[in-house]
This record gives sequence, C-alpha cells and structure tokens, in this order.
Amino acid sequence: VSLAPDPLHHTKRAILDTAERLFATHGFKATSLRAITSEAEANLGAVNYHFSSKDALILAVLRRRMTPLNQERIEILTRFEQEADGQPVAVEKILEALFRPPVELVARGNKGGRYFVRLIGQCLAEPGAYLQPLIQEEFAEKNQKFHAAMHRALPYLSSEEVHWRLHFAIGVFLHTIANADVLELSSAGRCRVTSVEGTLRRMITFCAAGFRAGEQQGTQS
Amino acid sequence: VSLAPDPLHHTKRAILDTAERLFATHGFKATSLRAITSEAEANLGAVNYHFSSKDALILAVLRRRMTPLNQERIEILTRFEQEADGQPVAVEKILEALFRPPVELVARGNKGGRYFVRLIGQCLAEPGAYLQPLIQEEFAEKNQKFHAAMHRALPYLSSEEVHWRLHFAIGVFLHTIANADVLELSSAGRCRVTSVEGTLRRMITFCAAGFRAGEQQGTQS
DNA sequence: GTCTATAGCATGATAGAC
DNA sequence: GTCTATCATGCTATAGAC
Repeated sequence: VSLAPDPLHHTKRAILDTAERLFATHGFKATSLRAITSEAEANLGAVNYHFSSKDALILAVLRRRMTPLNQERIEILTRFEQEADGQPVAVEKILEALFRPPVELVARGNKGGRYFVRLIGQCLAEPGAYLQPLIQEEFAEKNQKFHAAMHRALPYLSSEEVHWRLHFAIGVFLHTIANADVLELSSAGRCRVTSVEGTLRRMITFCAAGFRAGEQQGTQS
Repeated sequence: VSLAPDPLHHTKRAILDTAERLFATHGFKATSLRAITSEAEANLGAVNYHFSSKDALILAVLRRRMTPLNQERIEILTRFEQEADGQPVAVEKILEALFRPPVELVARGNKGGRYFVRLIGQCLAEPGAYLQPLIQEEFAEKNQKFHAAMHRALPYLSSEEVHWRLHFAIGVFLHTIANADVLELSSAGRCRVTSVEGTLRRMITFCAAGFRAGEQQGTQS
C-alpha cells in the first residue's frame, strides 16, 4: 500500500500524518485543529489553507489509505483468480486477499497504518455519517468482487447468506485489528497481534470454517 | 434485561434515555449537554445536579445496561451448565448465551437498546479510554466464565486459541449488531437484522464452525 | 505559502433565586 | 429539585501582514 504519489508539501503531509494519529487516538470531534497543527509543527491556518475545513481533512485522511488498500485487495484477488484458471478460488485465498493488506498495513507499523484501521472502525461506529457515503462508495467495488468470488467458491450458499458471512468476516477482522488491546487485556497479555502470519492464519482458519458451515443451509434452529 | 429497579426520578431517567440515544447517534464528544437537556425537556443544570459531570453521565448510561446484560449472559450460561450436568456445554449453547441477551435487547427495540449496542462499539473504537477500564471491569467475570466454558467444550484448543476465537466471535456479534446498516447497504437491502432467531442462528452457525475448526490446530500456513 | 491575530460562537460548569 | 444567568474556556474559520 503506497501513499499518494504526489510530492506532497511537507506541511500538508505532516498534517495528514498527525491528524491520522490524533483522530484515531482521541476521536474525530475530540481532536482540535490546534492539537493537530501544534504537533505537526504547522500553523493553525495551514489546515484551512490546504484542506478547506476540518470535515474535508478527515475525508482526505481516510481516502489517502482507503483507496490503495482496496485496490491492493482487488489486485490480490484478481491474481488468485488468474492462477485458479477458471476454477473457483479457495475460500482461504479469498479471505487472505481480504485480510492481508490491512493486517500488513497495521503490522508494518511504520507511521500510522495502525491508527488508520482504528479510524475505520470509528467511522462505522461513529455515526456523524458525513463519511458513511464515502465508505460505501469507496468499498462498493471491493464488496461486489469479493461477494462474487465467495459465491463461486460456495455455490450451495444463497447470495444472502454470502452477504451475511462476509459481514461476519469483516467483523472478525475489524475487531481483531482495531481493538487488539481488548484481546490483550482479556487474555492477560498472552495473546498479541504482533505476527502478521499468525494473526492471518488464525482469522482465516476461523472464518473459512464459518463460511463452509452447514453446507445444506441451516441445520440447527 | 431490566433496568435499574429504583423509582428513578422522571428527569433523571429522561436524561439517561435521551443521552443514550444522542451519544449513540452522534457520538460522545459531539453531543452537547444542551442537546440532551432540551430533547429530554429537562433543564441544563439538571444533568450536573443528578450526575456531576458529562463524563460521569456517560458512565451512568453505560452501566445502566451493561451490568444487567452481562448478568443475564452469565445466568443463561449457568443454566446451560446445570442442564448439562457435568458434561461440557455445547459450543452452540455457549454462543447463544453470549449473543442472545444483546440481540434481544436490540430487537426488542423498545427505547434505546438499539442505541446501546452502538455505544459499546464506539467505546471500544473511540479511545478516550475514560471508559476502557470500566469496560474491562464490567466484562471481567463474563470473559472468564465464557472462556472456561469454551475451553471445556473444546479441550483440544489451547487456552490462547480460545481467547483468540472468543475475540473473533465478539467481533462477529458487535459488527453485526452495531453496523447492521452496513450489511443492509452492501446487500442492497436484501439482508436485514430484524428477526432475533434468524440473526442468532446465522451468527451461531458461523462462529460454532469457526470454533471447531482445525481440531489438531493449525493445518494451514 | 506561511504566519498572527481575532472574530464569532458553542461548550461545560457554577452560583444563586425560587 | 428546578430554573436562569453567567463565567471561563475552547473551538472553527477568516482576514490580512509578511
């Protein structure tokens, strides 16, 4: 996941980085422009010059990571589909294409990847909903492609059921990454989301089994 | 899930109800005391009289639902354990004890149950973290009991792995309930979280299979 | 492009009459 | 317990010097 290719102004980039971190750490409304600009060693006026309002700033923060992230997911899935050569892609592979980019973004840890995923969770939970439309728009293609792939892999599931289970899988992934500290606390420090491969394997194992459950649909009431 | 038994003052209760709704709808920091008191038809001073600060108000809002909800979960699990008469409780039953109280709270829909679950998601995602300790404290007993039950049901899983998968299951449940509208959007309105039993069955089927996955641990890289 | 200063407003909390 | 009035503070956004 590479960031925008433009040679971003130093201050503009610093503001984006700092805003990402502070938004994720303290919440959107709770983060003042003053806090951002002072930590970014920029001027208070700069944020209204480069972006034009606080609302536009958070959209910029989100878009910067979200777009390349979803592109990467789709690229991986497409590669798997080419390798499969007409056959359906295995459930595990589809899940890997879905999970790996964000997990690596978080684990790579350089700068604010970690903060970004927290932000996504916040955007869904926090309503404000200035950004809910953006999210929908930005995720539409990804959702459609992954639904199609999963439906092909599990043709005995109804389309609705695939939607439900994709929703479940997203829940697994979001809560695991965004609230990793809760896991660490409730396990008294014994479980940590440090290893990319370990975390991926655990999530994929869990979700793949979930997707394959009840092959003839609804055995238990 | 019954609320506090005290004959709550009318205004105090109205403030709690309204605050719950507004906090969940617009976020904590974004909701002003003025908005709460005006909608609750109470006085601005009342919130500082009954609770003593805005921070204390949100704690009160959370505690009011969280405590009875976790009690109910533990009661159901305990009942299942008595019925099992020494045998381990089935994975599906444990998950039902975990999921049913909040799902019913949401679906029952009278007043603010729906809002409450959104709040929980927000509390985890939103950091502020005045309430992260409260959450830990309030959930400690629940976490420990459900971990023990699940470990008994799936003795071939390591204790760590049980922690991970419980974390995954919570993710499924939280995202399903709190962000039900995302599911509705991405499925073009074909999936809705209306039926309690339907939602429960789907979540339990998915998670039970996830818990039972890879009985000898980690077959795939 | 960057910075300072400030306008204009909303907020949380309090003091004191009733 | 309830209400009004008010304080002090913090905020976003803008105008204008450099």
